Amino acid sequence: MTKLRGRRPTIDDVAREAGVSRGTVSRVLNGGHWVSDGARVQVEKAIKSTGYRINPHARSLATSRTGSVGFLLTESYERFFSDPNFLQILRSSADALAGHGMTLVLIMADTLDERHRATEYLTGGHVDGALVVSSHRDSQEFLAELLAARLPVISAGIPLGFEEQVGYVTADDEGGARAIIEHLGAHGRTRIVHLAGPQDTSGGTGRLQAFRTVLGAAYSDELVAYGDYSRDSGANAMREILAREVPFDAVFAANDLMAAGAMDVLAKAGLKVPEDVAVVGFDDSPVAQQTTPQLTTMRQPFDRVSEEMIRLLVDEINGRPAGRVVIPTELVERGTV
Amino acid sequence: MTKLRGRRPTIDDVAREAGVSRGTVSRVLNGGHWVSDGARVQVEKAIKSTGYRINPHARSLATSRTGSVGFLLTESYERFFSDPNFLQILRSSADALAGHGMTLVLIMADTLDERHRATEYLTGGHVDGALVVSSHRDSQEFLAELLAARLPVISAGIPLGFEEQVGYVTADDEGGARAIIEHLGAHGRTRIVHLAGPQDTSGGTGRLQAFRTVLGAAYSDELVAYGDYSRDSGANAMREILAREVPFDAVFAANDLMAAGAMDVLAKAGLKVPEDVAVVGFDDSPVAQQTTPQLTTMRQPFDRVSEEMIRLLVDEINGRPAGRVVIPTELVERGTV
DNA sequence: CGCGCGGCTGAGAGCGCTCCTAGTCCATAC
DNA sequence: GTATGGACTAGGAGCGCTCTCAGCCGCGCG
Repeated sequence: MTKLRGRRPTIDDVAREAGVSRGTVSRVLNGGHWVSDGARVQVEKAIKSTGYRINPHARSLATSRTGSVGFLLTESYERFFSDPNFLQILRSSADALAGHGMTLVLIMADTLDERHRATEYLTGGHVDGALVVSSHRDSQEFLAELLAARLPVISAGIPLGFEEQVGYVTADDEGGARAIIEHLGAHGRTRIVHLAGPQDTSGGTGRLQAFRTVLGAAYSDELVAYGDYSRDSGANAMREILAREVPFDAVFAANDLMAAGAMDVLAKAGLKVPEDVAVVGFDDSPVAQQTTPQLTTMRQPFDRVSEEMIRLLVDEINGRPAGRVVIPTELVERGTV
Repeated sequence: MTKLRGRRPTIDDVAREAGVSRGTVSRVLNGGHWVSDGARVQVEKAIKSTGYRINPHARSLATSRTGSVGFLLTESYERFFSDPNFLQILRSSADALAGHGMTLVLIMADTLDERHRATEYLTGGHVDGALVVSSHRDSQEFLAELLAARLPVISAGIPLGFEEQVGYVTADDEGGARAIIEHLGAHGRTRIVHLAGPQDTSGGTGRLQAFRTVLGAAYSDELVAYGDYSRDSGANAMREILAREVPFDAVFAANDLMAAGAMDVLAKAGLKVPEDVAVVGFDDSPVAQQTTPQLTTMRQPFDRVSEEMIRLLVDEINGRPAGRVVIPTELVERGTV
């Protein structure tokens, strides 16, 4: 035991206590390669007895790595945190990062003020990289500034306007949409309408795009109504379609929440699901199991999305060029065909 | 212009460019005292031309300050971020901190896993201090660990179980509750029931406590039903009271959301507000203006709470012992008496 | 016996900043 | 002329790490 006079123990204290050099302690701290068993044991003992904690700033200064990455909250927090998809991405990203010995810190970036501060913070060297989840188009300059500062950034969903410059991970929106339409076709449903999602997100555009493509000549603007992924907007879109009096036997909603809203409206209109109208959602979020009947939907594997995002981000932090990953979706058949 | 060969410019590059010494640049960076105008101008010019950004880790290493404080999210994020009170505290804390040149970082601390990571992060020297908002009792060990590591912590609301060890800022729950009851009395309402908030938060206990004290001998357990601050819980509590068939002419709800829930129930029961029953809430949150009639309530000045929290936290970071601040509430008279 | 080599260790330099101290310079006072 | 002191500056030391590299040791091989 050496005297520390109230200061926090340093690596030198540990080295002295263990009877080895600073370098050896450092080696133990960083994976323990090239260290004899005896030395390692001594060092570990000394770490415990001194209560040593690594000083992250000294380490960061030496390595020019911080070991943390920012998670940008670029949307109304209320919306963000009430969306189970986001929450799942958030949690599994934190898990995946922990697996790399890194930490996730949430960065507020909703208002203009906050974005300024966030930019300062992120480009100032506080984090090794950043994760962006909202892909709304209005975050343009913000993203641009981060890129200009050469901060590694990975996006969940295709970052519209930055497809070329930012690595991303996305579920296969087009493939999933196509599969839904084929599935409906296999059940004899051919007059399908689409409740589209917001067109400034890649999910919204991708699913609509696939809808148009697969329908081909049968496509008409009449078959589409737009919403913003919320339940209410799904209900409104459904009402709009009903008011148009186009004949249809199936509804493909851009996400589960909108599908649920549509089902509310269908029920009120006296239409039976799935007898009169089939309904299919997207995401497989919790709400899909709360509708009656339970919703058939296309699952987005968000845990895999997070894992891949972290993999890409770590790659990019390590100087390997960012990739683009598309993850297949999976049909979950329940009661709405 | 000096060559940097791709590395980030350092303070030495700036000094060379400006024709002054490193120390002078540092002084400009830290407030600019003891620097001649000429030197300052040169330095500022050099900072621009080199694109210099301070390296936070070098600075932290030298000062053993990080310039950032953690904001602990110790509740279900969904609940947290849908509560306008929390959001306001969050935003105004960030503002107040920015005024001190510091940054707020959000730290996830809901699940057990997250709390472990959070503890590591916070006590590892990544932040200068932390803000805790939820005061639910189950965060006990968590708080204890932070204190054990001598991390400066300030709580919003009285941290039950840690009143002695943690500085805090709270609105005057007891005074506010007392004022509400007096206000009702002044309007001739004397048979008051209380829809109490969660009893593991200081707001919940404080307001109930005041209710008991003021009523004195008139108090009876029959006059109280409990909720958890949510609108639904307010409705349930109201139903409970109605079922008991105790006579009452006024409802004092622990917060506005519960008051709104109670008003829903009263309306369905055919009771008119305020003619048959007066209703008073607490907080003055947005919902208070959305009820019909608009809700009379006791405003909690959350912006002042945040300001004071930051002041206390900065004090404590600077080695001055943490204080305790109680902020008066303010009656907002609207249409429910 | 000398040499090379794998396995391990320790010393020194350096990361980019702030803090401190000695020192310069100039104006004013005596 | 020197002394005094206020306004500033230069540069060394140090914050606590990591990284590189030379060096040591013991062993097997030619």
